[in-house]
Amino acid sequence: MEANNNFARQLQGLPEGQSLENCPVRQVMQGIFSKWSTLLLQALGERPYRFGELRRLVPDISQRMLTQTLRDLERDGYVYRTVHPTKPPSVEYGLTSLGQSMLVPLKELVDWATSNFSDVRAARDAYDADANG
Amino acid sequence: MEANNNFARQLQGLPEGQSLENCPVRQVMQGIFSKWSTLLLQALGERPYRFGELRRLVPDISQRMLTQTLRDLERDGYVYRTVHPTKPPSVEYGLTSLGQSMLVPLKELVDWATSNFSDVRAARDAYDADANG
DNA sequence: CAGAATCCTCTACGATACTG
DNA sequence: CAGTATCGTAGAGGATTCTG
Repeated sequence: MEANNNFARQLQGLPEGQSLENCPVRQVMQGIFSKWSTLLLQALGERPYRFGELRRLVPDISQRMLTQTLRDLERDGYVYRTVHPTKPPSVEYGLTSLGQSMLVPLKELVDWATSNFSDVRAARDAYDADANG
Repeated sequence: MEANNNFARQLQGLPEGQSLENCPVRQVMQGIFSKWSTLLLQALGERPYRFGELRRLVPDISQRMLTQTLRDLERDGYVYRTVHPTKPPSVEYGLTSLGQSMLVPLKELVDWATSNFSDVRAARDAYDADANG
C-alpha cells in the first residue's frame, strides 16, 4: 500500500475529488488570519465599537485595511455592522454569535502564543545563530 | 478619559512603548498560518515523516514551499529535522514537544472551522448575494 | 464620521531547472 | 532523495486624496 494521496483531504475534512484550494479549513483560517483580523476580533470580543473608536484603539492600522478587514469579517458572519442614520453617521461593529463562538478557540491559541512566545523566540535565535556560525 | 492608545498593546500582552510590528502574538501567528503550515503541522501530529513522504501526502504543495515551510517551522521550534547520512540521504521531520503543545489549541480551531464551515459559507453567500442584488 | 478610489510597493508563492 | 537557485506573477497592504 503506497502513501495515500487523499491523506491531506482527509485531514481537512474534504470530500473526495475536491481541490485543496477550496478546503474548508483553509477558507476559514484565511479569513481569521489576515494581518489585523485577530486583533480586531479580540477588541470586538470586549464590546461593540464604532469605526472611529477602532481606529483609535488600533492606531497602526490604515483606514483602508480597517474597512476591508471589517468587511471581510462581516462577510464571513463573525461581525455585524449597524449604521445609525445620524448626522454625521455612526456605524457600530460587534461580534455575532458565530463570531463569539469562533473567538473561544481563537483565544486559546492567542493565549498559547502569549505564554510560549519566549520559547519560540529562543528557538528562532538559536536557529539564526547557528546559520551565522 | 479618551480612548486608550495602548489598548491594542494590552490585548496582545505588549509591554509599553513596543511596536505592534514586533507583537508576540502576531509573530507566533504568522509562523503558524502560512498557506501550508497548518496542514503540515497536522500531518506531523500523526507521526514523523520523511521529506518525500510529505510531498506525496500533500501533492499540491510545491517543492520549494515544502522546504521553506518546514524550515520556518523548524526555526520557530515546532519541528525537528534529522538527517540520516545514508546514500541517498533521508531526512526525517517530526513535532518537537513545543510543536505538540501548540498543536493542541491549533487543532481546536481547526475543529471549529470544520464544524462551522457551512455557517461561514452561508454567511458569505448571503453577503455576496446582497451585494449583487 | 465613515468611508471609497487610486496608486504603489513588497512579499508570498508557484514553475522550472539544476545538484551532492 | 532532498534539496538549492532563479525567475515571474498575483495579491496583500500602506499612503494619499476625495466624498455623502
